[in-house]
Amino acid sequence: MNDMISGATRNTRQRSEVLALLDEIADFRTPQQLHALLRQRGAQVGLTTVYRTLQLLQDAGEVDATRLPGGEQLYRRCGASHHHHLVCRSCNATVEVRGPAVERWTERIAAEHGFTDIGHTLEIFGTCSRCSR
Amino acid sequence: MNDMISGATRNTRQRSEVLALLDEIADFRTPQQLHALLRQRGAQVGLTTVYRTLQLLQDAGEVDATRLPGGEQLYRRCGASHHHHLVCRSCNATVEVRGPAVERWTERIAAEHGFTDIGHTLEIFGTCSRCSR
DNA sequence: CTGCGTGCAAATAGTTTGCAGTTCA
DNA sequence: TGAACTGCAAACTATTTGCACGCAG
Repeated sequence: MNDMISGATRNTRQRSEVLALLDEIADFRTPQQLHALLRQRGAQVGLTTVYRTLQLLQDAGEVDATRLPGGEQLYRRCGASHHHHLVCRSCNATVEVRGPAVERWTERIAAEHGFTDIGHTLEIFGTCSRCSR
Repeated sequence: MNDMISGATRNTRQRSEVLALLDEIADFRTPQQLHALLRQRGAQVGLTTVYRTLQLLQDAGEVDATRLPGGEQLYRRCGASHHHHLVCRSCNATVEVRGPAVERWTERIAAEHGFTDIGHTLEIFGTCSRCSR
């Protein structure tokens, strides 16, 4: 029964819809994509509200945020385990990869330089076997 | 004598000014900042030209590009070898880090999935010691 | 000469904000 | 009831593009 965002926030239909969608997807999407998906499924939510809700969720630590090489924001429900993507340059096929070693490496490097509150982005690009033939 | 960008490019005053500034600075700046600096020193260069020149330089491998968590592009005259960045979320201080282990790891993972022609992006964000106080 | 380069102005793209009306607690 | 929320439209920011003119080679 707890669809709510923790804190002094109100439990509105719109927010529930955004959260429900994020739970279903579990993968990175732009606010615009999320908004489009919501409309497709008939949910009546404004783009502005999607942005504001994602902002709230991020502040509350409920979602992860990254950025595309092109600069757009990407959000994803977090809590599910952290992973990265291996993406094909020509067909966009995506493989999820996990790299505990890399996570540890980034933590260590950052700590060595006195940085705290560490996060990172890692994307791998290549040509998949089907496309390289 | 070789202020020029390699390739079929022309050696104009504007391009020389941009390159000269980049050489002086050696640290990450946004196109807007670079443009402002050029005007301050009396160089007559349009913002458009700064953007276009940076694009060219990036294609030519003469500059490094990253992105602020806020989304803006950052450019810097580039050191040759491949490296990644550890960037402070609040003051944008940047540390170059090298990670042979990560390079190898990405190669291996990608190869395991049948991908070829591999490249990757890795950025580490955190709060530097000065800002976390 | 010839066409790449330049810079203004206008167009884009993504995101944020003002504000009047709506809704949850 | 009343503060928080919503959504439209307009504002904003960073970046790109159209186009007429200018300059390098």
